[in-house]
Formats: sequence, structure tokens, C-alpha cells
Amino acid sequence: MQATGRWADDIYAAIIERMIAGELSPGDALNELPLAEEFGVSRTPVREALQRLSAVGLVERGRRRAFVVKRLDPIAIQDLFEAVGELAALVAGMAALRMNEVERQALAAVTAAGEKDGVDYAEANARFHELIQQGAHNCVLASTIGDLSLRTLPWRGAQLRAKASRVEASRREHRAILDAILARDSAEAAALMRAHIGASFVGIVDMVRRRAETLPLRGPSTESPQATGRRAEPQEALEAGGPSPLRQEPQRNVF
Amino acid sequence: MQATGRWADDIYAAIIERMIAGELSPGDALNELPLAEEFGVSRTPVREALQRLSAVGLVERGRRRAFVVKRLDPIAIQDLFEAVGELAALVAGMAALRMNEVERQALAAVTAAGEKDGVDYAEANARFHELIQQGAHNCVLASTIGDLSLRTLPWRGAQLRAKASRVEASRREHRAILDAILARDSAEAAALMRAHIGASFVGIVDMVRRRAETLPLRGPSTESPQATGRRAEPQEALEAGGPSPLRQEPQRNVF
DNA sequence: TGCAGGTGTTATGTATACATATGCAAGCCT
DNA sequence: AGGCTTGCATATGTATACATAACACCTGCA
Repeated sequence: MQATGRWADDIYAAIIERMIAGELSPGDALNELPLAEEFGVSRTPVREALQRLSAVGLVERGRRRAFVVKRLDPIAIQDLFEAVGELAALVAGMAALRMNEVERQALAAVTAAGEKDGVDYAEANARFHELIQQGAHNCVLASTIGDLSLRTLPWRGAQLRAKASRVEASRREHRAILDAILARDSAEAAALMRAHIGASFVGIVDMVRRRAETLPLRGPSTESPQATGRRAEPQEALEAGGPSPLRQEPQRNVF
Repeated sequence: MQATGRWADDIYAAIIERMIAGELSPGDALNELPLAEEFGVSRTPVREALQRLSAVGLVERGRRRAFVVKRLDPIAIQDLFEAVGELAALVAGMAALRMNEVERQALAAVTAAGEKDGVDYAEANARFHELIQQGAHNCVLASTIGDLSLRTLPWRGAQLRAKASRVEASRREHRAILDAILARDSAEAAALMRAHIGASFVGIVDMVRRRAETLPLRGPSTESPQATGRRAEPQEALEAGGPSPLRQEPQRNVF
């Protein structure tokens, strides 16, 4: 029917983007047939996409074995954020010992670029953390952080854009981390990174905890916004916003 | 056709068990149709099982988009083993600070049990590491270690049974780790655990490196031992050796 | 004899039909 | 009137048929 084959990748990316956009909240149902009709494909690619989302931990099985956007209890959410912080700290400590001179200067340059007001801070921020992860010289740990960080997505939702007040603090923390790494102070780099990640997530953890206290056992969502009813052509639903960046970059950390 | 539904779980577990048994080596092809015929099901559940294996990182796409048992270059394998060791060290350090009195005494009891000659050391070993992971009070980190440790499976193969010489050293290391945890010495517990895991893996890493030097760019396997040719009844292939323990326990670490 | 292009085979990607399990609701029995 | 059972609706699990892409081999030409 089409040239590429493999709609599953596109559907996978599309669902993740809906989580980023806040259109899908934890607890929302992801039924196969409505998704298939909406994307204009059969259930098979949709199933593959949902299974992959399930494997990544973004989706779980709910009633009737249906897929729903993963809902974690507050303890598990805090565990998740803590795990991301601890792994980032571990990697930062390793990077402080292992980065070579080229990598150190690249990190210094990116840190300096992020302190200028003209550039997109989210971009500089992502590069900063990416360089540190590469600097640890352990691709498994780097990808593990990526996986865990991806699982934090549903709870970051619309909050992805960093708040202005947070940007200034983030810049200072990045600078301190850079100094520790340049000084090859592994323990200090790890401690600073742990605090940095924790500071980025504290607002979200608080929000999740408050929400959990308010709604004793129910989720934050009320209705699934999908299921438009008509059958769309595949291109219409999938490639509307240009090629998905998730095909290359799984996600972008914003700490 | 059958009562349970969900052959995919059984096939997933069966393939992992073949890796444990050494019947599947890194690089072996996992074609859908032969597997489907062998298990007596259609390609659909086989596809789901393979996709799940791919998500866990045990399997990757090879030529013609076919699934093959994952082959890592020696650097990636060392990264994997190092990542397991670093995470185990991290968790041990956290456990040293967070375990409560009941958990500490349980860990001491298991350590003592492992030092007696009558009991199965693999069992005591697994319980030891399990208790430490629980003692860190972070389920995400614990499951992450489980996932990574699962990925080491293809390279442990028949070597799963610990060598006798290694058992004695392992007991001493366990005792030292226990002492550090009981003393709430986080840094010491982490360092000892890192060394403990490293000592368990050093033989495998050496073997992988030697094998890589011997065979410049080819894998260790020569032929896929599957594809018996005839079509088996599902029960015959799947439930021959009793109910699969992998349905409940994903795998068992043997450090 | 070597290379290039085409064709055939094969395995995966997708679609669709059917089987099955589950949740809900209505009706019947107690 | 209430609880249990049964039937129905719906969504997932599985099977199979078809489309497609890629690799390999073969043949023809230079």
C-alpha cells in the first residue's frame, strides 16, 4: 500500500508525543480498534506499538487486558524520579574521571552557551546532559538513563517547558557540575548532579503527591479524548506535523 | 483452541530458557515461521514474544529485519557488566543506609545460611542479592538491575552454575558486604559490592574478549539448531518440562 | 571471465476473519 | 427485595491470507 512499511514506529512515536502534549494522561485507555481507525491502519501495527510502549514502561494492562497509560502510585513515582537522579549522579561521577580533554572542553563550551540568553535553553540543557552521559563511556548506563527518563514523561506532561525561575538555578547548577567534572572531583560531581535532578523534579513529585491525596484511589483523567469516529487516511493522522523527531531521538530530557 | 490464551508468554519464556541452556547463542537467527511451526502456533504470538525479547534487549534485528539473538561487541558487553556492577553497588550503598532492623536480621540470616554446606548456594546467593535490592527501598532501581542482569544471560550460557572455587570467595565477599551494611557504611558496602560483581563477571568478560580476538568479525555460532521440520502440538513443545518458572520469576541472578 | 541487471525465493509487514475471555446488565430464583 | 446466574456486547488473542521488500542466484552481455 505504501512505500515504507512499518507504521508501528510512527504510531509508537505518535502516542508518545500525545503524552508529551498532555493529550494522554495516566489512566487513559488505549484501545486497539479506535487507534487503528484513527491512524487508518489495522490493529496489527497498533498492537506492536502498544506492546513496545508497554515494554518501555509507559503503558500497562488494565481492565479486560486493555492497555492504559501507566498509572503509578506516588511511591513508585518517587522511586522512578529517585532512580533517574541516582543514575545521573553515578554517570556524572564516572564522567568526572573518564572524560578526555576534548570532551571536557566540549562540555565547557556547551555550559557557556547555555548561559547566554539568546539560545534555546532546552537545547543547551539537553546537550549538557548528553555530553556527560557520553563522557562516562558506558553506553548501557546512558541508554538506561534514557529509558528511565522516558518513563517520567506522563508525569511531566505540559510541564515540559522549564519555568523561567528554574532556568536561572539550572544554569548555576550546570556551572557547578562542570567545575567539579573539570576538577575530576567524582564525588562532588555526583552529589551536585543528584541535587540538580532532584531540584528539577521536586515540583512534579509534590504535584503527584498532592493529587494522590486529593483523589484517594482514582486517576487524574476522566475521559479518553481519542476515538474521533471516522476513519482517517494514514498520512493524515501520522505525518500531519512533519516527520516525527522521535524516530531518531527517543526523547529529550529537560532537567 | 485452548483454554488459556496467550501463548506469547510461554514462547517468550521458552526462548529465554533456551538461551540459559545454551541452545541459542548470540547471532543465532530467530525466524518467525520455524518457531511458529515448532511451537504449533501461528506467527502472531511468536512475533509478540520476539518483540518483547527485543524490548528487553535479548534480541535485535539482523538481516532482512529478522530477529537474531543479540550480539554485542566486546566493549558493549563490558559496558553491560559494568553497568550491572555499578547499579548493584549503588543499591547496596542505599541499602546500608535504609534497611530497617528486620531486613538487616533477615540479610544476616541468609548470609549465614549460605555459609553452610548443605544448602543450595545458588538459592542463598539469589536471596542475598534480592534482600539487598529490597532493602534499598526503590522498586525502580531493583527492576532496572533485574532487566540489565537479564541481558547478560546470553553470555553466561552454560556457565550459570557457579564454579566451586568461586563459591568460597563469594561467601567471604557476601560476609564482608553484610558487615558493611550492618555497620551502615554506605561507601564500603558499595565498594565491596562493586568488587563482588566484578569478580563474578571477570571470567566471562575475559572469555568474550578472547573469543572476539579469535573470530575477527563473525559470531560464535555456526548454525541455528531450531527448525525440527515437523509441526508439534503446542503442549508438546511448551509444557514438556513442567510449568515454566519464568512466568513468575523473570530470571535468577547468580553472582 | 567479470560485472550488472533482472528475476525468483523467502521472510517479514499488514489486513482481516474468527475464537475467546471478560465485564456488565438484566432476569430469574430464592 | 436481593443475590446469583446467564446472556450479550465488546475488546483482545490467534490464525491465515495477501502485499512487499530484500537477498541471492542466475543469466546475458561486454
